[in-house]
Amino acid sequence: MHNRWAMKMEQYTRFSDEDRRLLDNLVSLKQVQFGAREDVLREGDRTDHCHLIVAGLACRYKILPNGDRQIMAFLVPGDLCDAEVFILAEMDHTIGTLTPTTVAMIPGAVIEDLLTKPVGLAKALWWGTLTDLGVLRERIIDHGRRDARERIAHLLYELLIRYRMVGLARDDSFDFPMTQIDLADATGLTPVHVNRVLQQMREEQLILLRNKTLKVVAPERLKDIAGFSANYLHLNRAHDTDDGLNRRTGDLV
Amino acid sequence: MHNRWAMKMEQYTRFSDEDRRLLDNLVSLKQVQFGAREDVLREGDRTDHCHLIVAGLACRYKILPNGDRQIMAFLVPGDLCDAEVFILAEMDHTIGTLTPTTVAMIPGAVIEDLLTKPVGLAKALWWGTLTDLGVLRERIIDHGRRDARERIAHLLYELLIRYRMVGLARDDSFDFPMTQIDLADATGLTPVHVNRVLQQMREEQLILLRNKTLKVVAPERLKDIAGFSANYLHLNRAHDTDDGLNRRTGDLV
DNA sequence: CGACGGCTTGAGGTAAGTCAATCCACGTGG
DNA sequence: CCACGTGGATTGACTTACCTCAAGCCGTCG
Repeated sequence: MHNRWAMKMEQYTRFSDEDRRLLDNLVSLKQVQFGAREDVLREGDRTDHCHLIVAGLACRYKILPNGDRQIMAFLVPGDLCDAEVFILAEMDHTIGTLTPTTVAMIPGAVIEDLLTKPVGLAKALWWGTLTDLGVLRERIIDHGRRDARERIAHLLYELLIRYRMVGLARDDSFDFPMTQIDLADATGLTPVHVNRVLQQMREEQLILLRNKTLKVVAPERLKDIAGFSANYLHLNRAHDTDDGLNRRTGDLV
Repeated sequence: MHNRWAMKMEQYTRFSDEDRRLLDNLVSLKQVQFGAREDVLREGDRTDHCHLIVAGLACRYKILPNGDRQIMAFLVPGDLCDAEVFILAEMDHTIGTLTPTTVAMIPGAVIEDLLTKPVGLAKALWWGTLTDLGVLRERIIDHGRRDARERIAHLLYELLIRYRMVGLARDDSFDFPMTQIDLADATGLTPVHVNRVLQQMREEQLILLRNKTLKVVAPERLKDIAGFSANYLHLNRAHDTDDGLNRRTGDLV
């Protein structure tokens, strides 16, 4: 079993064996299992642990006064929910699972210690937070200036890249347990409209969506439709393709 | 002349005289003047300096393949454009001015030094970056689940709060040099539609917009319309009102 | 087998977009 | 000091992408 967290950060930097051991150790310290559709951390919560997605799928969301849910980001294995616990007093949004999910709990003090030490690991951790910023900015563009089709294409393509990063995409296909309602809440569209767009994408042989698995049949075409450019993910280690990943194997290096 | 940067960070923590002197010093090291509608930093640029808005108004934006511009955030005095230069290789978006703007250039190495030292200043700096994250998340909600009126209300109210924070709002009014086109590019709406919404807000005596100055006539009503909750700004120092600011004077403490 | 959650489909409605003309404030040069 | 040009604000008429409501379908699970 790989350490997806380390894999992800190795997009940015190469770790020493010692670093990797440390990371492995942190991940295995304490793990908690959540069911589908449970909250890991709620808006307003204070916690002294960092939460790392080990397996499964979660998201950041907020419920608005009128009851609408807006999903702001999906969290895939290797993603840290709250690297910043030790700086901000309380959560300003909720983290919830979509499927059964394993979460590693890492003492905030340990992370704080790593983050404030001028070593490679600290930079890699901050890189994670900063690419989150990039992803959010991209989502704003999605919502502001892309139509439904482009928006969904962008979301799907970004997920493909992120799953590849942590070795969870084989052959351009990956686990896709989210409902069309989840997708709607993430894209700011209606479930009905999401449905119609997905239908069209299937008809066009862009994607294959069956059994909770998404296969991107025509990644290049999807990427074009999305107007996707990977620079905001800051994958500076691998240069073999313009999205920073080896498309043949879905692997790095 | 106040140091808006320090003022902003003092929402989070209280500085020692020594810290404040250091910040003052950093701001005055080197300042550059930009005209209106000039780029400070372009997508793809590499720089070894951090850029801090001292006076004026700028924004983060991206131009899409089809020529559309999406403004992702406004940068007001006291905002840092790129605290993270020393981590990320290159800019993934552009920083441009809207009005003539004074920018302080701070050597990246100095910031890096501050950020990686386990002192209060480091936390305050990261707090800045993390609240940026919160602001972005809020903008996603804007675009995903709020209609034009709510979106504009939210943007205006947030600006009011942020201007108050740095002592640039008196009596609920502040400099408002942006055009309706800028506003449209930020909200993901059409200039025409922005115009109609603003008109309506004026008719309702919500706002007064004249001579490049915005006066929020009915802040509470605007806040309600926006569905605004300030928790995402993490203003933990001041507790006198629920948005963390003293509404009478627009000042803190 | 029935219930339930998620997917699909259709018909009609609306917020916001498009296009295009006009107006207005201002700055500039003759 | 006025004519002109330019960028922004405004207004109106028309279009459209996406929403709403509502029904039917399908797989799964108790």
